[in-house]
Formats: sequence, C-alpha cells, structure tokens
Amino acid sequence: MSLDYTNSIPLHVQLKKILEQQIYNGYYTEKLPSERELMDEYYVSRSTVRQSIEQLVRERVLERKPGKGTFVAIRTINDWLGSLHSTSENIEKMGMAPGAKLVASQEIEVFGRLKDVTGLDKAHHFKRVRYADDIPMGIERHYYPVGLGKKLSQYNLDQEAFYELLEKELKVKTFQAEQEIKAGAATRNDAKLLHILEGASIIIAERKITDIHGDFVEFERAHYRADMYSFKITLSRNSK
Amino acid sequence: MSLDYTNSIPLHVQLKKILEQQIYNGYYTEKLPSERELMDEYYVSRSTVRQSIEQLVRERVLERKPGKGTFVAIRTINDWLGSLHSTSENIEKMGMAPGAKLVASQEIEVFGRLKDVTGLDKAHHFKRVRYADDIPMGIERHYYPVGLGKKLSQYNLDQEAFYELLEKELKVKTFQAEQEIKAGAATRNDAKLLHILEGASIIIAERKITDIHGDFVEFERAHYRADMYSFKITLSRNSK
DNA sequence: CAGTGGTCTAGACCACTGG
DNA sequence: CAGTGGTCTAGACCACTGG
Repeated sequence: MSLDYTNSIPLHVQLKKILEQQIYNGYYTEKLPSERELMDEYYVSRSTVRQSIEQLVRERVLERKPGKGTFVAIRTINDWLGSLHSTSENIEKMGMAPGAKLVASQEIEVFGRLKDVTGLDKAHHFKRVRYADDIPMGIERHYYPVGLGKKLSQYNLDQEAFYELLEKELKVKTFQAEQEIKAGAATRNDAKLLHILEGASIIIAERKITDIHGDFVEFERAHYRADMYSFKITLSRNSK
Repeated sequence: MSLDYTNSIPLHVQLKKILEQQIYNGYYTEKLPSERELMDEYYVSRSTVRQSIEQLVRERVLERKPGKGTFVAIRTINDWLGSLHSTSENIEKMGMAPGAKLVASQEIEVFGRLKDVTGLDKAHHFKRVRYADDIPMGIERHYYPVGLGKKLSQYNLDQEAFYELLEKELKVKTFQAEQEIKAGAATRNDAKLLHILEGASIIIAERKITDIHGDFVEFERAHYRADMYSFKITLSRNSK
C-alpha cells in the first residue's frame, strides 16, 4: 500500500490508517519499523511519520520506547475500562480480601433476552460466587460462545482472572464494553448463595463485550448484595 | 515569564505550563495570541509552539479554529462526564419525556456523613423530583455551599439545567467528579414521592464534584425507582 | 558503536476566515 | 486582502539502548 499524493486527505492521515489496518490485520504484532525506515517506505518526511504515529499513540494503539522503537500497545481489559474498577479492586478498596469460587460450568440453550443480546443459540455458562473476606457478596454469571467457553473451561477458574485469561492466554482482542447498572430484589436462589433474605435489595451489573470486529465475546450478569457492594467511578477533566 | 533554554525540560513543556497557568489564572479567557505571535514572544519555532498547544488541545484546555485562531475551550460538565449519560438523556433514550419539579430549596445544618464528604457546616439544599412522561421516577438532592446555593436559588429550577447553570451562568470551573452507584430500599418518604411501596428496590447514585482548585462544588444524592431507571456506561478502546 | 525516538529550527504552501 | 491554523519538507543535535 502506498500514499496518494494527489488526494486531499493529508498524508499523515492516510499513513495512520494504513498502519492501523496493518496492526489490526496482524501484520505488525510487536515492533514497527523505525521512523526513518517508514520515511523511506512511504516517501514522506519524518515529521509526517511522527504525526501518524502520535495519533496512534494517543489512541493507545502504539507505544513509543525511546532508544528502542515503536511497538503495538499491550492493553488489558481492566486497563481500558479505566475509570470503572474491577470486582477485586472494589473489594480490596473496602479493605477486604477478594476470592472466587466456580459453582457451575456448562453448555446451555439460550433464549429470551439473553439470546437477543448475545445473538447465540447455545452458550457456555460459568457461574461464580465472589467473596470478600470469605463473606459471599456477589454472583457473577458469564456467557461465552461455545468454542471460547470450552477453551476457558480448561483453566482453573477459582480465581479472579477471567479477563486476563481472555487477553493473554486466548489472544482475544477486545474492543468495546457496554455496561448497565441497576437495582433489583434477590431471588430465592440469590438469597441462598448470598446468605441474605429473599427480596432483599441487590445491585445488578450487566456487561457486554465485543471484539475489534464487533463480534460478541462475552456477556456477564452479576448480582451483588446491596449492603456490601457499590460501583465507584471517577471522572476527571484531564483525560491525560 | 520566559523560557529557560539551559534547563533540560523541553521548551514545549515549559511553554505548555506557562500557557496553562495563564489560562487558569484568567489571563487568557478567550482567544490566545496566534502561533506566529507566540513564536516572537517566546523565541521558539512554530513547531515548538504547536507542540505546546497540541498538548493543551488534547487535554481539552484549548480549541483550535482554522482560519480564526486558538481559543480557551468551553466545556460543560455533561460533556466530560463523557461515557456516563445524564438523567435527561437516560429518560429520553427510554423514549419518554424528561421533566423536573423543585420540591424544596432551603439552608440546612449539615452533620454526619454529609458533613464528612462536603466539609461544610451549613449548606443549601435543593430537592427535585424527576419525571419520565409525568411518572415520578427519581428524587435528586443537591447540596451546595451557602453562597453558591443562594445564587442558584434565584433561577427557575423546574428544569433540567443545574450543570449548565453552574458552568454558564455562574462560571464555576468544574474539574473532577466522583460517582458511586449502589442499591437500597425506599424509605416511607421516597415511597410517597415516587408512588411505590416502602421497602421497594431503589438505585442510589451519589456524586461529588470539585472545581479545578480541588474545592467542593456540589454533592448530589439521587434515588431512582429500580423498575424504571438504570445507568448505562459505554467504554471503548478508542478514546478519541 | 549504530540505531532509536525526542526535540528543535527555518522555511514553504494550503484552505479558510472575515473585514 | 492579511491573518489564521493545517500540512509538509529537510536537516540537525540530543540522550538512551543494547550488542
């Protein structure tokens, strides 16, 4: 691919798109050519190359390491969830020790709202109870496409590492998450697992994650004890 | 102020800090000198000036208008709350018409947790019921320092414009917001205002806003009917 | 030591703005 | 028309990396 010098689209924008494509297509997976090599490859000046790369650094697609080179950025889900904290982090902030226990892992038929949201007929379902200092404070249900679920089920899931597994072990490139937070009342089953009364207030979080192609990766539905759990979000004017 | 050429801190970083200070000190309130004027003023090249300005544009402190100049950015709170939607927006997304009604506006003594969070002894308290298609779906309580509250109380508050008032009319420069979302049960008073049963599930949102100096601006506590309201957050890898 | 990204200069041409 | 930010070039020196 080369640049179109007659086009009114600035060269650095064209080059940025080419590099972005090559990264998402997997052509560059780690180190990029140096700025001087890219100058020769695309017949542009170093500042134009730098403009393209700067944009991608700002979007956290690339990372620059002075003296070493320019690299594809490694980012975890929790990292770009950014202002929203993970379950483990929330529990740790309360001064308690986070824990998890897998109570179900099976293939299921999907119907109703879950089918609408995921677009799946079958899914692999994981159900985990989350603990804070050994007190049960939430139930997290994860739904994955069958193939992905099968792979995940080979790991030890009595830990807090779902997202890390997806990113690091299974190389799923996640892209976007939509999260909804609402309140509700505990079902009989919730009540039993969480040691609370049926009908007690719970806080419900639903999250849908799609990969860079917009394909479904995960749907999660979590029920937390309202007296033990809340979501904290910090929003700041400096996006830095 | 001028730049220190012997200092190891890059010139564009020094210049960025100077400009940032002048903006926050109110020296520049609207239009900045042109890039060519800044070159002459600080004895640097145009690319160095542009590097400084680019950084401030990225942090949303400045805005560039091609052909016109560089300006101090005007930003509303809802704007930088970004991924979190406002009450009105949430109601509109449900396909309903948002409304509000002021039911209390008074100076109060502050104690307990509210005193801890705000650091105030006295506060001005506003209480509004929020509607969706004339159905009451939430109670929002706002607490301000007495002086600010007095100013706000002179406006017509039977509308959705609290943040806009703060920013546009009262020139409060907000900076950071911390938000907590949890669940609870309706008190008798909640139940009466929201037309629900005492003890029914509600979702509770608390938000503390501070200005650019870290000084307290507002504390808000809102109770929403769990069957009618939820928080939606979209998180994306591209921060753009 | 060669190679890397970071910084900085001087200069040029462009499209757009608004009197 | 002069003035603005946007784009682009060519070239230079720097500190840091790692063989």
